[in-house]
Amino acid sequence: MSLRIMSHTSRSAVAAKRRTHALVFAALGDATRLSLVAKLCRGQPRSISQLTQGSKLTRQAITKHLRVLESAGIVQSVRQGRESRFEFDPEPMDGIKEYVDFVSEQWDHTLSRLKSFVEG
Amino acid sequence: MSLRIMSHTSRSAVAAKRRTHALVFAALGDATRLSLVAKLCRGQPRSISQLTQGSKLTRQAITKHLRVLESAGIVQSVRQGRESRFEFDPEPMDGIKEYVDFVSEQWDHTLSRLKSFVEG
DNA sequence: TTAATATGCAACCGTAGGGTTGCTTTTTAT
DNA sequence: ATAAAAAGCAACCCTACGGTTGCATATTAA
Repeated sequence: MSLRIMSHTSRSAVAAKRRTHALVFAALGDATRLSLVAKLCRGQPRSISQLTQGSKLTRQAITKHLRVLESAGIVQSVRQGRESRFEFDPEPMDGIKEYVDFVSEQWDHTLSRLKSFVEG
Repeated sequence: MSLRIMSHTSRSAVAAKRRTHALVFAALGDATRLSLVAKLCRGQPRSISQLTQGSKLTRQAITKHLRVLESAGIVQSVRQGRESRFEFDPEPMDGIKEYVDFVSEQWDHTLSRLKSFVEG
């Protein structure tokens, strides 16, 4: 639906969704965090110490990155004994997939409009 | 392909791809830039002044955002007379779509491994 | 030619982001 | 009971980011 027509979606709702998407995109906008996502999406929940193994960064740095991912909902943490285990959550990924698909779709429409304009 | 097996993909190539993806994600990690993308993916190329119309921000602020999008390849600018027109480029979007699909796929595999572990 | 339009360039400001070090607290192992 | 391991908390540093203002430059219109 177009923003200019806006039959039953409020302008602020669109803006809110944009902010949410921006949060998720921003959380993914760092190579270290992408590497963490890669580890977590392909296995069991892991502790902070485990996720720090093999990294050149400090445990505290990794912790900060994990908190950013958690704020975006990409990851969830559960305290278990003395360690807190982080688990991947696919929901935000699905959200941005929808967004990207939407943009591609809009672009396709734009291209076909342009094509018919040139032909007509 | 797994990083641990790594038959014909070098470790640095993976890291480079991660940096590229991170750049694109970071460029999309801002509500103002998402709004610019929304405008550009659904229409003709637009000038900076046009894209500033209706925004609460300064033309210079919008310009900076456009340059960020351009650095990530999401948008291309062509100087045309006294104005520079920005056009959407779908290629990076396709790239992150592939990435998101890959992560989802990995996650599905993880879930089915977990399921067969519980069952067996 | 003169005025208006569209952009570019550069300096500046405040704050958030990525990273570190140091210390405390909680939990587990010996 | 004590030591080691895992994590939390807080301060600090530096740089990048988002945004502004001010001025210079190029292009088009009158």
